[in-house]
Amino acid sequence: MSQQRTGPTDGPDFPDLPEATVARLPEYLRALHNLAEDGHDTVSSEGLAAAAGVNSAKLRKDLSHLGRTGTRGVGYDVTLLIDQIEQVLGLTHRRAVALVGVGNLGHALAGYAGFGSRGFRIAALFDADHGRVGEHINGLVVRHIDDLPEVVEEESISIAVIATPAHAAQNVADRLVAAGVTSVLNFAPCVLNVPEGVDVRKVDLAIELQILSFHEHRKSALTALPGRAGQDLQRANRLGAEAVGS
Amino acid sequence: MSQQRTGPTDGPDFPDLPEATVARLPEYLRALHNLAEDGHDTVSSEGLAAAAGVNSAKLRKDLSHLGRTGTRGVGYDVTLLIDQIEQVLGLTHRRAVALVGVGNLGHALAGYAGFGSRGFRIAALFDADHGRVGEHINGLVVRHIDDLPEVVEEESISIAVIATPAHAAQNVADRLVAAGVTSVLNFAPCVLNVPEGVDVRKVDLAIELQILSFHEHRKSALTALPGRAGQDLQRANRLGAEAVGS
DNA sequence: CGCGATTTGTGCACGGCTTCACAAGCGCCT
DNA sequence: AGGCGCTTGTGAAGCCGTGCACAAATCGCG
Repeated sequence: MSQQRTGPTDGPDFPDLPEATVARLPEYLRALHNLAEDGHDTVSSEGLAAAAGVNSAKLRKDLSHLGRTGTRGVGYDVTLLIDQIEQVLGLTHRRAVALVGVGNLGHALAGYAGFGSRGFRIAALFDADHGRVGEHINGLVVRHIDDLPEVVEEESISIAVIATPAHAAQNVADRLVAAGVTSVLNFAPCVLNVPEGVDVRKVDLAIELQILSFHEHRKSALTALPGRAGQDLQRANRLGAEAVGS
Repeated sequence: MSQQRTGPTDGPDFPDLPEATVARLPEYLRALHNLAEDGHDTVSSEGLAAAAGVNSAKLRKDLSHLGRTGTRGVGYDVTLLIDQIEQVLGLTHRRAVALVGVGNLGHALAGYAGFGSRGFRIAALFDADHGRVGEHINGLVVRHIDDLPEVVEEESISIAVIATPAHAAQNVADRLVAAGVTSVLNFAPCVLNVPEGVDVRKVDLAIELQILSFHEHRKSALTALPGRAGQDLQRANRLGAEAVGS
């Protein structure tokens, strides 16, 4: 995609990063951008770890996978590290994203500024409802889902977001895959079946709340216990209190 | 909160469930509701596992933590299992949730039907912008964030959703905690510092896309390799293709 | 030029989670 | 009543991720 990037000589693009590390790199990236805005040009692992809400040893181990990045006794060069992480995450160019389903949630996602500021460009909106086709949202016009193949081709879209009702999601996923999309972010509360080679990540808002509900339920059971035992158990739960990452 | 539920005699409400299991129970619950609607009254672990997109052995181990639930040779009783899981997750009564920040995303969340159908009730909306206070959304009126303590008290709210810009989130979190909220779902792209005993879960939409971007980047690097090697590597990645859970 | 302060990079051990494989249990059919 | 097929529940092994603790490396200062 980017200039010489696809050549066989530019080395393995870290195909062997631990998945847990990959999931944290974006967090580091965001923290680094904040630090850069505040004028820092170097950070210690301790400092960056605090800003990202993780253990400093974990952070160092994560970054060590990217090759030699920091300098001992000093820390990490902020802009250099930003470049490296963006390189690894494939954010050197702005990726085009398709959004399918312009309902309640889809509307909000279409207008979400966070995508634009962090490496993505919503390149097309789709809906199956002819009543919605043609509507303008945030400078984009909603197109019918039948137009998917052409638009995906034209805009070189490889990532799509599904924000449809659950009953429509599988069909949409099939059509996305058929059109050439190979990564899907699914907001519909259902399991998607996709062929090998296609990545799916799921965000289910109700599930997040239900997980919180469990902890809530457990906490209320504990506080109802007679003093000592309840407090000890509460104390034992401290570890889970911070950074319950998604 | 619920009737006799807080008594010391109703046993430990499974305080020792593995966190990974807790995160999957809501998924099972959703699949079970679908199965119930389709008229099934029993499911095998294999069938439920397929519907939830997980390994069947994992599912059995997860459910075994809830006590004796299935019958060998038959499977699991759907409605019974639904009751058990809802019991464990603390969903026997509808929990009241506060939503702070009625911007782009907040609007969508306020109208999201999935909360209501899965055990939650958006009980109050808040915003710091006086221009938005008083606005009606989905039958609720937006209140100013200064009213938080009273409303949290009145409505017995213990869970809150933060959908504010990042720079406001920490302040909102502090005020929520001060008002008595003990579980927070944070959509703002920042790290929240909260005292022990308060649970925070984070959903960062851009991070999800960035993780997909990494895999996308890696895939394109692989396909660019000369035939054999690239295909072998692609083949080696099949495992990661399905159910990349959040 | 050398020393000490500081911070990275990592070996190692530990714990949790996942997966396989199989024994135990249940219902049905003869 | 007895056997057979099916499905659960679980022991055990392996893998991944985490966090401690320390050696190696770098900078600044005298």
